[in-house]
Amino acid sequence: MQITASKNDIIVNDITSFDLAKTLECGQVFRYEQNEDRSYTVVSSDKAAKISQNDGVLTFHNMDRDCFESYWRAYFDLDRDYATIKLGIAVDDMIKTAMEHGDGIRILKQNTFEALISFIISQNNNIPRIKKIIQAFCLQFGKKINTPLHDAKEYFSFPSPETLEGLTAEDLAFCKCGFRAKYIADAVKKINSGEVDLSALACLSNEDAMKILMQINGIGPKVANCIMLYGCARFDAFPIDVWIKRIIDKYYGEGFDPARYGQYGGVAQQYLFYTERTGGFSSLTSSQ
DNA sequence: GGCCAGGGCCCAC
DNA sequence: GTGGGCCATGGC
Repeated sequence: MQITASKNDIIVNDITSFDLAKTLECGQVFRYEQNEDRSYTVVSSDKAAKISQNDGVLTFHNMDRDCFESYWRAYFDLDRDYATIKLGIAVDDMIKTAMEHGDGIRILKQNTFEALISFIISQNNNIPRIKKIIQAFCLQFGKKINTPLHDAKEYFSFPSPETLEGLTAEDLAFCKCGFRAKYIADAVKKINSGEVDLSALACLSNEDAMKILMQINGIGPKVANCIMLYGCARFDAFPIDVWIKRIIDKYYGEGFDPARYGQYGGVAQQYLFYTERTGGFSSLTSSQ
């Protein structure tokens, strides 16, 4: 990987196992949109970036080096060696198919609170609607981002827990998040009171961190694992949603244990999820 | 128009 | 501890 600054852009050359479109559209993040020129605008925390990938070259448009180094480089997990990860998780034919199909997916390093609220909203919901709800939520409670994107659009930060102090379920009626409104209110309340301390998760075992997260009403095992994987960079977290359940039922059967993939089970999970959702396993069942 | 969605809560049993 | 109904809403 080679990183250079050119005019107002940051250019990343010679990067392997990186696919911008798959990484953004594989269901781990909800604040992005594709532009007419095929580039993507990504909003995360209180930052916005316009990014494109052509012929393997990754370009962060109108971005200075400091911004790239202090946020986006880690956000896109650019310094991790996914080739080595893939060697480690390639324990069966299913995951090998998924690795090939999902090649280029990176696990994004998202803000913990943003991931927490986002995945509460995700429950029993579909991705287009999750995106709409989060967008409305940020428009209402976030701050306008001072971006150098020059595209005339406005972008809003993800609000902090402090900003949301006192939030009630009724306050959320505008964003049509339905029964999840009370869950969001409970999360804000418990985080602001210190009952749930997100900054303490890092020094806890997976089991203990899960227990803390699941003290929030509306966070069960699946959402907690998503928060750990996407919001805490814990790569062994293995969220099991309806799609992963489907894979287990169809191909693995009883006795499936995510530990089979080792410390990067979360990456394996993302390859499997993406491949099932996009029909990448269809060749395995077409003969049945 | 009915099924489904990156689930979890609550209550029987 | 586990299985099923229920929860709001809208994408497809």
